[in-house]
Amino acid sequence: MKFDKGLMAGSSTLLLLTLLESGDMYGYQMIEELSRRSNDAFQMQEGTLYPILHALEKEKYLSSYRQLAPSGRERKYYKLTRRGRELLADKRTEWEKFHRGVNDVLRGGADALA
Amino acid sequence: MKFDKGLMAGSSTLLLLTLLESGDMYGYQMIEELSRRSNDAFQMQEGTLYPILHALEKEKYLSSYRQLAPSGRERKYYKLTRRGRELLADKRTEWEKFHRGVNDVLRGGADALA
DNA sequence: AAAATATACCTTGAATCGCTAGGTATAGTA
DNA sequence: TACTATACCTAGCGATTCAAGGTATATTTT
Repeated sequence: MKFDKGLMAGSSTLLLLTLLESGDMYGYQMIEELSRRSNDAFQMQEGTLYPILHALEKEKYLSSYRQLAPSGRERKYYKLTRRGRELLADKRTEWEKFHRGVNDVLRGGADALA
Repeated sequence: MKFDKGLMAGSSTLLLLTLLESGDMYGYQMIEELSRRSNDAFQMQEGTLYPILHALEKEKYLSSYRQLAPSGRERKYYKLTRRGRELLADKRTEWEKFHRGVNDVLRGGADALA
């Protein structure tokens, strides 16, 4: 299909990077934020989230640091790197194209009446 | 993530069923039509297409028949069944939800300014 | 006429990705 | 004390895409 490999992954990554654009977050928080911002449309599973975060950090799209919460619990925060912001921009463009492509087809093709 | 399993597959199936809504088509033709209607955004591979068509037919979402082209070549046409139209409706709804969810997140969440 | 390309169908195998299902540990609540 | 919520993690399954191959016929080029 082109669009890199895997669209779901493309979307998951896009979504997570987007969250981090508005500030550093820890994994568990991202799941909640994603649900909230999507009006409960997305409930990402931990088994989906953590491997993606680890892969993104390994590729230097994210960096992480540990921080103690007021509660006393330790949390692992993730932060967008420069590279990460570039990836986010690419993923956004990719999503726009994909999204437009699907909608064009659903509307009956490029030459369909508006 | 919910949304059935796999979004790409969800999209591929949605796209193919949508094509067949406007008339019976054979596989090779679907690839061309998909490309045309999406303004060349989508170039589905044969290795992606045929297994999907076979699976959809097996599940009675599609039926097929062979027909000779004027050229003399034989083509295998696929036709939407009643079940297939229902599946299409479901997939469309699913896409709308997903698409809205992603855009909500990209715009900064449900409570972002319009 | 021969060779190359386009049409048209198909399958196998590698790679990728999400999810289920498990695990660990700590803080708060019943 | 036990249960739930928070917070992190991983292994393995299933599903899917694509590259790469195969077969065969029609058309175009050389």
